[in-house]
Amino acid sequence: MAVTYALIFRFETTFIGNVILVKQRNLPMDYRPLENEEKWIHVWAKEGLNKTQAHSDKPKYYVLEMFPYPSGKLHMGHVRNYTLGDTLARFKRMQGFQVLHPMGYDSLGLPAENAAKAHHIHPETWTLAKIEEMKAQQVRLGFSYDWEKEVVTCLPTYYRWNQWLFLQLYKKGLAYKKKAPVNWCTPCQTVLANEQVEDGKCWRCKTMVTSKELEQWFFKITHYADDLLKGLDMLSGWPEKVRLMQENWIGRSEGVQIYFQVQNKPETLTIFTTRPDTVYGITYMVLAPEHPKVLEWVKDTPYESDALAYIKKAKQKTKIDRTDAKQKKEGMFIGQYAVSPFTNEAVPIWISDYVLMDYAQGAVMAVPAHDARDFEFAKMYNLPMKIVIEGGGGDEAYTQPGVIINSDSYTGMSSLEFKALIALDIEKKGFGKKHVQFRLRDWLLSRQRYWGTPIPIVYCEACGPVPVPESQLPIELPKDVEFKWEGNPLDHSAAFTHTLCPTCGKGARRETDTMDTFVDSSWYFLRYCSPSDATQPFSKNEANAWLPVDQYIGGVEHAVLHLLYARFFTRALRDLGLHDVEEPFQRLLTQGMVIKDGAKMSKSLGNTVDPSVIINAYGADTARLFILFGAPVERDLEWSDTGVEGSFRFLGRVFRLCTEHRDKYALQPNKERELQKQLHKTIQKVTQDIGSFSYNTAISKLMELVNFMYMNGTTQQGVETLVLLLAPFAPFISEELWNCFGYKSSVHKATWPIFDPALTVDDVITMVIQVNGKIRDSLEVSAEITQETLEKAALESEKVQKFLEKHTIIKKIFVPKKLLNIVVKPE
RNA sequence: GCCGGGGUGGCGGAAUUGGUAGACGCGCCGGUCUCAAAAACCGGUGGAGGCGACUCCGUGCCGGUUCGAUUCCGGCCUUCGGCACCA
Repeated sequence: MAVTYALIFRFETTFIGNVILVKQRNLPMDYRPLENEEKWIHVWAKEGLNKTQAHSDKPKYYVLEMFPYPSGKLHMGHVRNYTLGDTLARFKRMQGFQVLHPMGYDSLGLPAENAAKAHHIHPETWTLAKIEEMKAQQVRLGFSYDWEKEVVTCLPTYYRWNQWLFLQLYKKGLAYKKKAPVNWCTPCQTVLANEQVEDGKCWRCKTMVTSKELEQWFFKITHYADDLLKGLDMLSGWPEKVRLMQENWIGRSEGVQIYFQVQNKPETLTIFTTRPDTVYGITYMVLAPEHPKVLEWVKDTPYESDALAYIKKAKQKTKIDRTDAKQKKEGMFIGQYAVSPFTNEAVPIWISDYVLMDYAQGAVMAVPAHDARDFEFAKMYNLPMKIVIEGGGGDEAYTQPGVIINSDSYTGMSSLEFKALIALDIEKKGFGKKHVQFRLRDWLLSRQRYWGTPIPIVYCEACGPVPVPESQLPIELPKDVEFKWEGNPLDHSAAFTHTLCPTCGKGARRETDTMDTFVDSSWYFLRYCSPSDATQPFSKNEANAWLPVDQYIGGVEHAVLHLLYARFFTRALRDLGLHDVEEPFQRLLTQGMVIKDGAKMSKSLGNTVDPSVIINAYGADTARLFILFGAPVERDLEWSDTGVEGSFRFLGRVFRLCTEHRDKYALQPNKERELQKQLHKTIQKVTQDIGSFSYNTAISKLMELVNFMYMNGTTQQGVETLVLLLAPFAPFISEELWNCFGYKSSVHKATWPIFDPALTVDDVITMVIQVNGKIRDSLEVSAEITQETLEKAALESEKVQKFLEKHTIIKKIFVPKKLLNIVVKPE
């Protein structure tokens, strides 16, 4: 950092022999962020500058950044996230909005528990200490959060409302328990969400995850599947990419359920298909190995023992293996036949693990000639194929539309027409019904972990599962828990597990599963509106007044998970009557990552840059400015040490321009008009660019203005406008300079400058003269010049004449304020 | 395999109702100041050719539309993400 410090303190070095003498130059007016920034933090706090204003007739604006997990130290990704939001919040305040800009901590979850195990420290002690560390850095960076709105999810004052909301959803049937196969990590003794499984391995201990049947709690997000999908259309302020990801995740498929009679059995087999136009091509059926009828149907057949072995094998496979399209398909015949209601033919029933039990009925009709998966399976086991659409019969399945063949009276129709017709006929004849199937699964919220919200359910021998009465909330996490055992510490706490049944009063056992921490983040943006309310999760009035979040900012990694869960919760809570909002986030910005040497910053790669090192060397304003200037907000930002110095240098230029001797930068004679034009153009550009998140070009415009002022001088009004425009980006230096100008009130309370469109217009412009589309000259002319006048001037230009010799002019194209193109051809 | 976003100087990036490609910053080169350096300030900087005025080439590749294409259309290449046996 030696180089850096030389920059900051501007050492003067003298060489005498080989002894280097270093002394600090006495430049009282120079830019010293490290001496000034801390001062303003205290002034702002004292004056309550960042407090949210009470409701008034001002329009509201809710700016929100995704709250962090408190690991203790901010990384550059956080700094970028919060800087983007803070700049917008400050801009909106200056524009006269009442702004809600809160921060909190998503503070339940595994790391704290792991720390507890490793360092023998209670998760709460660890977490609260980390929050303080992190908050100190956020304050130091000058983020204008209203700390009175802070929300900390690991406190009972917050998570009691998780429990309360769970109970409301439970009453409505939107929270339920069922046995389900889940990702289980044996060493960690807990289930893992899909996102915590990487390449089939536990992200923490790198052990292969297995599948296990467990009684688990789920939220019925599928109840809102269609609504969540339709709602995406309204989210024009969201990136197309995120909307598509959610659309794919929800996975709506229109099709038909068809019932097949099982030969010599009383039951029918129901399947779902999106291709009813291929029903005449069915040659066999496939069930998932876990299909509830398989055991019954294979019983007492010669296939029984093989089938049992196969089912066992399939169940041991992980979900990751199961759904890997690259693996070879395996399966077997189970000795039964299904009768096609269309042809009355009996086709064999097989089982195979390429059919998944948790999608639709866990059973498919196989049409190998027209489905790639069935084709592969049929080839392997030499199953017959029937071509029912013209074009089939090649070395792969023909899955395109076409002309229907071999399909009774339907032969000759187009498959698209037939698809609609057969669905109606199926319903008419009672063979089945139209059905919409979603890929979205219910949200598994159980976790076998201590550091989460206890699920408010009690198990009673006599009464079964009983919800805990609201009056008994919160169910707090016990403090006297040891973290020496494997598995969930709550299971070892007698004080916690032993309880009384709320219904019959007899001894009962408390649920020890805790909630997924995504529950916390699914409604925290509502809690910010009334964070200290002790009587309800949030005030309906406050929520209705502030929501939706006008601008949400965060990483794209939450595109499906958090952002989908939050949309679900918002709808569910609205339907509980708790507020009246449909979509929680009006506009969404997914920021790019901060990278170094072409890769994401990470400890394992050793390419991280610690924000506090940058702050301590250059100050918060420089860190903020570089992060905003370095790249467009949605793209990755490549970290550059020299780029940071460039930002620091710019702030130094601004500082000197505003503070050094007035006549040094006095406006040169006859430049008033030009300065006014520059100022108004800059106001226009910066205002527009902040509105469209083009922070990098807004800053470049400010740099141009500063360059102009260095060249032509400036006025007091000029530097004051500059400082106002800089304030959202670099709040400290702006405040310092504003104070130097003699203002007693904060620059952040000042009004955003307004531009006069008339003053941004150029009266003299450069017009380009082209010959056959190639630029041959450019002329400084009046902006109002007519085609006639310009043509005359152009034809007088020697540069142009050169290219007109021995040519005939065919036509002339005149674009006002842009160019004149003379089209010629050789004589 | 499917879906989506990118490819512009040495680098980060500007500019698209089609109209001066390379704003701004970094780096580099030169100048002023200095005994010297740093800092600061000023100037230059896409490539090739030419002493020069200038000329030609140039926005991933190939074609098309147009007076004119980084921008629009068709076909590729490449890269980064997401999803991936969902019937």
